[in-house]
Amino acid sequence: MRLYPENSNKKQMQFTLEQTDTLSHARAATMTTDHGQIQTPIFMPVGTVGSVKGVLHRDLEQQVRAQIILGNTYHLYLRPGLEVLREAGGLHRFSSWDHPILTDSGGFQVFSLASQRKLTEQGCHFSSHIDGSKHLFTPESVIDTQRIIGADIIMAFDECPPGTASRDYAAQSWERTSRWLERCFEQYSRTESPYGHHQSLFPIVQGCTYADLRARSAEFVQQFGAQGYAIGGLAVGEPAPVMYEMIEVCNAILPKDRPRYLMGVGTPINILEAIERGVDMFDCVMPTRNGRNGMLFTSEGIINIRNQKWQHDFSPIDPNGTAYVDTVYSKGYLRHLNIAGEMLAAQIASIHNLAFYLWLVEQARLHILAGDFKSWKDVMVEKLGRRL
RNA sequence: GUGGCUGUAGCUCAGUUGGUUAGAGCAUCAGAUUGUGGUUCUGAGGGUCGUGGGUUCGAAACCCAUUAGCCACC
Repeated sequence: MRLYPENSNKKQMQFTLEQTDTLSHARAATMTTDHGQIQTPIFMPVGTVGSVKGVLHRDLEQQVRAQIILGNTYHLYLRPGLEVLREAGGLHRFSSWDHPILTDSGGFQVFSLASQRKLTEQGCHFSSHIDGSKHLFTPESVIDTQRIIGADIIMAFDECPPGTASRDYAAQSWERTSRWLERCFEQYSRTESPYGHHQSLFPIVQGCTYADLRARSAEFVQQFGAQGYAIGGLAVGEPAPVMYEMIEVCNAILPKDRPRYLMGVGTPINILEAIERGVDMFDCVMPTRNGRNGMLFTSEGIINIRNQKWQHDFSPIDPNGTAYVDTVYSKGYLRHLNIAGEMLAAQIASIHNLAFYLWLVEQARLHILAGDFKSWKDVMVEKLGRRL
């Protein structure tokens, strides 16, 4: 095992397992960062540019009860830029969010957003989606950028191939991502946070839908003795059962005493299925982006609030919901706001959906601790996919 | 009152010298969305072409009348 002494001397993120389910691989744990604790399994709201769209921090804390949020290196690097972030004292201070933050490395965005990208061994050249300006991301530059942003958990720079990638492409891509990972850890060991708090670098398991590549990747990433591990490149076009199988392959190999983060996933059902298979952390744009477009997730199923059938329904948005928006506002009113294009519709739906996602993972945690996760999960999966 | 212009989907408008089942954008109604470009896709419904007559094998288009709106002049 390769060691990185500069970092092992520092205070590291703690991960304390509290309970492992007897009938599945589900676990409950507590992570401790310099910006506070995170109780897992956890869902992390996505705040790409340093803001969870439409949700005030006050509501994020009190209504959604978010414990950690995401930022995105690609977006923050382009806007407001590193100079402003450094001058502000990092993203925590800049955005007045004094709880944990995780930043994605920008690997995914370089492929999903930027144009004219050119992959080389060195890194990725791309044009900004904002003004077309040309930039280069390398494993080293992405670590440096995440140092300046200052998130508690930072991610390795990887390539995320599509779910339909051929085996040859997947293997070639994974090999380059692995070489990039070594450079990420080297740069990580040479640098430290400018703001004094600890930052943990998570490597990302890749390998598309090929079990042997996934297994090799999961073995490979462990040499860095990281404080947590991510599973990337899933929910990118492959069928859900394939995704579940890949999670099983990865989690059979990844260390049990470290958090496992399934990137970009997913639907409420995806999340429960992944928790059952031993995943601890999730992020997804679905509750916020789909919420802005009228999709509401509830414990009884899914609502498309734009549907005409809600026009004259003045019952609460979600009588079982945990946020004040759930009972203060009616379905008919929220439909009206959404159809009218009012920003309040996006705010209400985002708060509702995020509060629901956080409620869901908290319930999962409580049932893991109580020892009846499996039976609870089976009942929930039955309900969560229904269309109301 | 006279002359001119314009009436085509809920709205704004295309529509070739007359030629199959009259189109688009927006809106409406549905569906999709998985490490966020406050999006973006996909599909559906919706028109007696202002009204009435005429010419023609065939009219949204040409002719006549009529009606509504706008403009100009008395």
